[in-house]
Amino acid sequence: MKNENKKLIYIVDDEPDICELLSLNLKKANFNIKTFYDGNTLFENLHNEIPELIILDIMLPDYDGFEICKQLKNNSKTYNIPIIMLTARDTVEDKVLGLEIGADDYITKPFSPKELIARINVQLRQSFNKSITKKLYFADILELDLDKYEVKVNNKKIDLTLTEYKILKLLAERANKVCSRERIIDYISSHEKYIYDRTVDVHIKNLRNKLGTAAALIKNIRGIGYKLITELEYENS
Amino acid sequence: MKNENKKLIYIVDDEPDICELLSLNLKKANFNIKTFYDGNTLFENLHNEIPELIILDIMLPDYDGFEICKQLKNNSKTYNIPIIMLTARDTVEDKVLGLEIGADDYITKPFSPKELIARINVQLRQSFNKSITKKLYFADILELDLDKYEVKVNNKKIDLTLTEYKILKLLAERANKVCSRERIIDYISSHEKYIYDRTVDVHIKNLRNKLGTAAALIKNIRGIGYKLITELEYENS
DNA sequence: CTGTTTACATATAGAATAATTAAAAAAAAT
DNA sequence: ATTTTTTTTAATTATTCTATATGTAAACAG
Repeated sequence: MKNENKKLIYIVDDEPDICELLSLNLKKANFNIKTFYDGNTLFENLHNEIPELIILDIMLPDYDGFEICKQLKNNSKTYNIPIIMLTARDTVEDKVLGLEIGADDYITKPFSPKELIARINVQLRQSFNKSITKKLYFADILELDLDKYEVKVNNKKIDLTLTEYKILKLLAERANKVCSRERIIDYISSHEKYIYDRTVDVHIKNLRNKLGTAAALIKNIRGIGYKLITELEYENS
Repeated sequence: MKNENKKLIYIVDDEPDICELLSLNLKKANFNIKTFYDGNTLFENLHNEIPELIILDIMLPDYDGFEICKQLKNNSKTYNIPIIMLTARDTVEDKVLGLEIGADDYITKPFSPKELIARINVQLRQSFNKSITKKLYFADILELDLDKYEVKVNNKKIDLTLTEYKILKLLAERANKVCSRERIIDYISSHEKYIYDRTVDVHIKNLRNKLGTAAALIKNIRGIGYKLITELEYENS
């Protein structure tokens, strides 16, 4: 039996019975399962392997499930993993807390395995759309590697300062959408420090200089801000 | 006052009481709400405006909620809109069906408004990355993309100045309703700065020039102001 | 049909915004 | 502590947009 196509799901729960039950059902539904009885072993494993989804209980011997969830969602390596909280704690407050903290779904015990599987599939369907790739391309000439903090223009690496890189990244992640100068300032500087509007203009100018051919990808939207376009446009006179 | 930042949510339910209750709660949570009592009016509106999320009941006078969901998820204009099914049908079979058909969440009545809001926020959080774009459509020829500050006529991008864009946006958001020149001036200028009435006329004229085929969508209402219509009318003499 | 009102069109001054340059201030590296 | 790099501000230039004036056409009322 190959697990090649089987999607890997982590189950974190300290009750062996539940793990057993879940594991059985999910394996039947053609998933590849690993179970963990506490938070520490989960974190250890995450170093080597990233699952496609995590099913998380709240009451664990070492950590609090909410805490784990928060940590996973605050880490760039793991924040993309959908988390389904599966727990006996069924008050509205707990649900709201879990969902606000970053959980993608919250199911209370006792649960229907069929519904759980359906909800797992919803998450997997959605994360299919999320950019799994950490590389962004623009008009075949600009390439951003978010893992390596690397920018290439026509396959040639260019050096950017941190702020320049941040601005480019912000624009790149909202490709084609306009970012106000205000928003850009918010993003590049640790708040609580007033920075002048025109500063952004200067950064943009420097960025454009370094981008060379790709400079035209950064468009100014008069009165609003800037945007990075994905395709070069041709002027029609 | 402005709904600029308020996210637009559609509620589709044939029970006025539920609509009322939902509407109240969601407005309090700072959302912008529109309610629909059947599928047809929903589809009509989707033609002109794309909300950020839809809350959908199953039992409706004309269509079946499952059917609506399926259609929305199969249409390129709407498949990105998160759908939360909110219904009294609480069997596992119904839930599984709804989720498999493409719903992003499934909540059963009676529900906790707080949990609903938390789940709405989960969806909006996720769609932040998705390429959801607030778009408005008019008569199949005019398209407004609010995030990109982009206007297309017959799928061709046209460049507008900020004021022109603002006017068009204002008219678009109040489609088919007349906007007085006064109101338009209010909207385009930072208040407390008197601007002459005729100025609006000039902007409208420039706007029409740029809109080409779509120019006819901007109607003047003598003595009152202007409006943007959603369907082209044919003159009868 | 005529006069009056309102909308539409054109041209233009100057207001507003962006790009560029240079230089001061802050941060990082040596 | 000094040098280098980066970030921010300030000042200048270039560009685009806005608002008004003015003139023409269309709609309306009597």
